[in-house]
Amino acid sequence: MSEPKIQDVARLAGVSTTSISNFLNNRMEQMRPDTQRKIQQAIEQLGYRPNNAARQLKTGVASMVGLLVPSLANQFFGSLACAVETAAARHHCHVMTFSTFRDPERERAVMADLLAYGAQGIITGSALNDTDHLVAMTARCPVVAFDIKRSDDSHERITTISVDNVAATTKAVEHLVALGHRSIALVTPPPYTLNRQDRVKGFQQATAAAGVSGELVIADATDAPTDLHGDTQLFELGRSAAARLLSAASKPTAAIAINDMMAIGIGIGLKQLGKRLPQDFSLIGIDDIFFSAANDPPLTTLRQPIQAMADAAVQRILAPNTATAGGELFAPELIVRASTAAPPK
Amino acid sequence: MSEPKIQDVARLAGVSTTSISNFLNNRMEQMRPDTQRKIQQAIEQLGYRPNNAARQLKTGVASMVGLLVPSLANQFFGSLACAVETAAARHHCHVMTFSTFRDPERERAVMADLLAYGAQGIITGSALNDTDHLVAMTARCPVVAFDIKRSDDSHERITTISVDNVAATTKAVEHLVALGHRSIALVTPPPYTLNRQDRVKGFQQATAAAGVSGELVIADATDAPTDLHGDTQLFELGRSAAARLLSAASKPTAAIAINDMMAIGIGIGLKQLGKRLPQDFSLIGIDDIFFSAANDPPLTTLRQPIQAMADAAVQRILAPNTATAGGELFAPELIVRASTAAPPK
DNA sequence: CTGTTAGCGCCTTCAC
DNA sequence: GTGAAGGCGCTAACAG
Repeated sequence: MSEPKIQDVARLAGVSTTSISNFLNNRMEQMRPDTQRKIQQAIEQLGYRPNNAARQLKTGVASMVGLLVPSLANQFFGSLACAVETAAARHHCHVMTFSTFRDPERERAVMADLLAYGAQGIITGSALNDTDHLVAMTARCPVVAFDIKRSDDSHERITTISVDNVAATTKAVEHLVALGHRSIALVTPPPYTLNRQDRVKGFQQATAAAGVSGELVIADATDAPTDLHGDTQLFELGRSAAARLLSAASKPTAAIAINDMMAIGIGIGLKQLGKRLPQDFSLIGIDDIFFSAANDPPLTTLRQPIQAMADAAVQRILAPNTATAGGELFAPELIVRASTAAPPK
Repeated sequence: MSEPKIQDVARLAGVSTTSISNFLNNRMEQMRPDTQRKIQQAIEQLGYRPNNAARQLKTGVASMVGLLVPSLANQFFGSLACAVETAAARHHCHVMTFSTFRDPERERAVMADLLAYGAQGIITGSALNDTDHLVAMTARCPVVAFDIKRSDDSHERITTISVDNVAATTKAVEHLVALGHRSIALVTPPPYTLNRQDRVKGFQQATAAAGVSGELVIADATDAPTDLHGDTQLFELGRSAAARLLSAASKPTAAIAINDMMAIGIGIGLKQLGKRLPQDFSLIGIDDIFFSAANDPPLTTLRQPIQAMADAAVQRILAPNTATAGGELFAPELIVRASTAAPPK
């Protein structure tokens, strides 16, 4: 049951431990081809695996980055985790993902764990509640955020990677206006985070620029049940916001949801109220989560280039010098599907 | 930037490193309250965090289990990862999750990484392609699988935790029969894995027992595009199987899908063919993934008790003596929603 | 109850 | 190219 160690390999191969170490760290110049062969053979025969803990203890670095998400059960963050893992793998680095369940205490504990593991850096997928500890982390290792609270005043120390949220809602409005809509609503929970705030800004600017009505419908979290695991909340919030949407003062014929999860909820709510999509009402989301395409009707949305964003985040941590300075903004891509059409006559 | 170490704490607190170690490992009996207080204070003042690598090197154990899933972008496995993380946290243990993308080479590499990290055990969420290495792992650490290939002949060495698949399809058939259906189909990709095979068995037994027609519709993977990240495959497979379902020899009025992802695809396909659910056709899935409730119509399904299963899996690894011997089967729960109804007259 | 000490497995000089 | 040796931070004897 006990693992073979580097000396065992050295003995079997009939070489020194130094050579094994060199071999393991790809310093091939320093040995003859047949030495390499012998080592390779000995390693395979023994099923040898260098012990990560020992290596880390000696070198002081772990090839690991930490990822914090509200919950992996939330489809968007599952995809994000997957993208981050892929990005890290390109740097031969591993990812340790933690679900925080939006619990400040857990966020804190988890950051401490990451530090104890010697994580090279930490990436947070959504705005954390425990801002203090996040900021404190910046003193220890690079911190990259996909979203942060708008009240967070330590932006400079946290690298922010995100989609261009202003552009997202702008494009959404333009798409809807091109279709002929003259009154559009944006449905969102209270915009506490930078991402949401920017989406609101883009919405307001774009509707004003196009000279169409742009009403904000705030879906308040108080009346929806909290579900920490699945983040069902936004879905339920969307469903319950459907009625408010239809009775809004500006009589909107189309709505932009703050994200796809909410859009899907709105869609269900609208259908329950007898509206057909897109004939009676147009709906557009943001994110392009997997189920947007499987929705009925398939949801028009603005896709976040998650993989590119994950690559950038990982690069910030593992190769900070090759990365662009400051935050980075990625262009959203309009994916036209079947939930948007011309307004009813 | 360099982290404080145990000696620094000892010096500041004016005690020995042993006491610090005892303190860190909750051996409080061995010291006076004021010593504890001093230590606590010193730790906080220094922001001390014990180095995990050193601890692991010394004790030989990492408090970590590995989880292998096809992809975290797949909603079911995201939920599973979340459940496993929660279960492990109860044992103060961390989880390192890897997406294998069903690539045998990656499965192998990832298992090796897990070994190098000193994982206490490994859990695999779905049948792996690289069976040899999985079996080899059993010699090093406990291996728990939620599903394995039916050709895998090393079942004894791998603990299998799963829902009672025979019961799942049996309950599905019973529900449908109670509703009045006399001809039911089971839609599945080729049943290469134990889970699927059992589902087929339950279906055949139950339809036979009820004296109703039970046709198997095999959706072949060849005509659907492969999407490794999102496992869209099953969704697309379901969609394309809808036509075959309607033209099946036994004229089924209801279908059981091998899982919810496929059921959602079948539902879309059916609607595209002009069928209304559940008036014209009843549909039932297995899993109860998040989007089943958000589907239109909300999907009747058999829920897997994922959290309980994850708890059992983790317990197998971290407390094998307290765990039940052999594999464990969990009862699925019928969740009746709106995709099933009496057959059309 | 507290201090001292010897490694855990690996990496890296350094002399050979 | 090789072999020896020191030490990364922590734990667990063992003495006191």
